[in-house]
Amino acid sequence: MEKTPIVHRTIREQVVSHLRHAVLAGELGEGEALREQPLARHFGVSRGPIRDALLQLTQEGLLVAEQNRGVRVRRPDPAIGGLVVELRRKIESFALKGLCQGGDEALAFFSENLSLFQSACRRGDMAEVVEHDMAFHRYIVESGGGADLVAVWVPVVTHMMLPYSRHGDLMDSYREHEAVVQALRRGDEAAALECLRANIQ
Amino acid sequence: MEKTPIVHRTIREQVVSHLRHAVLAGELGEGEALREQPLARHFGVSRGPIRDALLQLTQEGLLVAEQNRGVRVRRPDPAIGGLVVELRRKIESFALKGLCQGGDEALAFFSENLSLFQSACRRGDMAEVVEHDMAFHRYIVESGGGADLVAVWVPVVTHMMLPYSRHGDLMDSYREHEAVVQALRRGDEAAALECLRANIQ
DNA sequence: ATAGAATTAATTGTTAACAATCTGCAATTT
DNA sequence: AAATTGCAGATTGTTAACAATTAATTCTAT
Repeated sequence: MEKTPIVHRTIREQVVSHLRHAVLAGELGEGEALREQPLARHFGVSRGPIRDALLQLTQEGLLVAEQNRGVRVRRPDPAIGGLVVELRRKIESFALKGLCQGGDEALAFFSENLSLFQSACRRGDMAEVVEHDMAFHRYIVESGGGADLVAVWVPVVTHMMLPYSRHGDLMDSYREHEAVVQALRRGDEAAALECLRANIQ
Repeated sequence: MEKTPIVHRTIREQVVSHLRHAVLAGELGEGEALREQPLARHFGVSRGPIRDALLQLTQEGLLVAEQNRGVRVRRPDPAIGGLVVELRRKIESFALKGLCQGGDEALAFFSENLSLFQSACRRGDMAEVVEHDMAFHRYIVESGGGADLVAVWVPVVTHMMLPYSRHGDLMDSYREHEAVVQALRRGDEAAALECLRANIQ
């Protein structure tokens, strides 16, 4: 019998995921305050897991916390924008090289991801778009670099994704991902690296 | 009357600080489990702030969490060691350039920090050594790059500091810091960058 | 009227009890 | 004897009440 694992997602994880998408999709404005009690009511749970989720998102760099004054959506600092792009390119290029050493099981994931990404772009569903965009890059980092590299990558990519809603044509982003995957399909590592690099800006 | 603000450090912050130093000073072995209830007893508080602290240190990359199975001290992945060194050099070099644009108030901090660092090295107090070593670099990143850059830097430096206890002669590290500060004192930015770069490995 | 003190409301920080989950071991079955 | 099932203990996940802090408001004295 095939293994069909039951996923027990904790409340904190669900809240983290929901809030992250909400922020990246632009549903909450920059600097907007997130109060614990209203969030607890909204999700129908107690403040405990909400506190955990807010702390985690603060550590990721998506929110900023002031003592006894709650958390707010971070305003990204444009002064470090250029550096962050360089860092992310360095991390993901490293991971992509590692991924190319491995087998072809990655291509199956990318095919699935691309079709979901394209569909979300067409519908204009920002939360889904963000989800699959990040999943694409996260897969590269995790498969090619492992859990430790993901831990380093998350805060970097978070600082870049914050102004996601200001992105231009979503389909551009899709086509860039597609170009990376096509290069990987024909085994052209150098081209894949160049396409990935172009996608990160 | 001069403003003398009272600092209200939260229990979570105190526990985070204590545990971070304990791990980096090598008082807890790699892979060692940290249980909530014993920690709560040890610090004389309830499990709440302990949970918060463990979650924060997990996000920093110092610990790894498994669901319903607690947290353990992370074993750093040697495969990404080289990349992490490059990333940290890039971040701190960027920040040091920003710091050089500013005034000279940094030199006062560095003088104080150096003497504390030297004293801790002489006594062989690892927890203090780690504290002042990180404070030196953190000051550069925070003053030269701001809070956003610190958020990106923390996970990177954590992955490098983990095997801190394996460092060689502590005084070497002190002399490297001293060289950076001396270059800054005579306003030689290029030399300061080169010395800082040599200190990160 | 205005500056400062006291009060009150809103919010976060902390605690302790309760619920759910995991691990290892013993009893049971094949 | 080997494998499976059920149970007990330990550990984490969640909840709700309580304490401490902050910010705004009202009151008071000048």
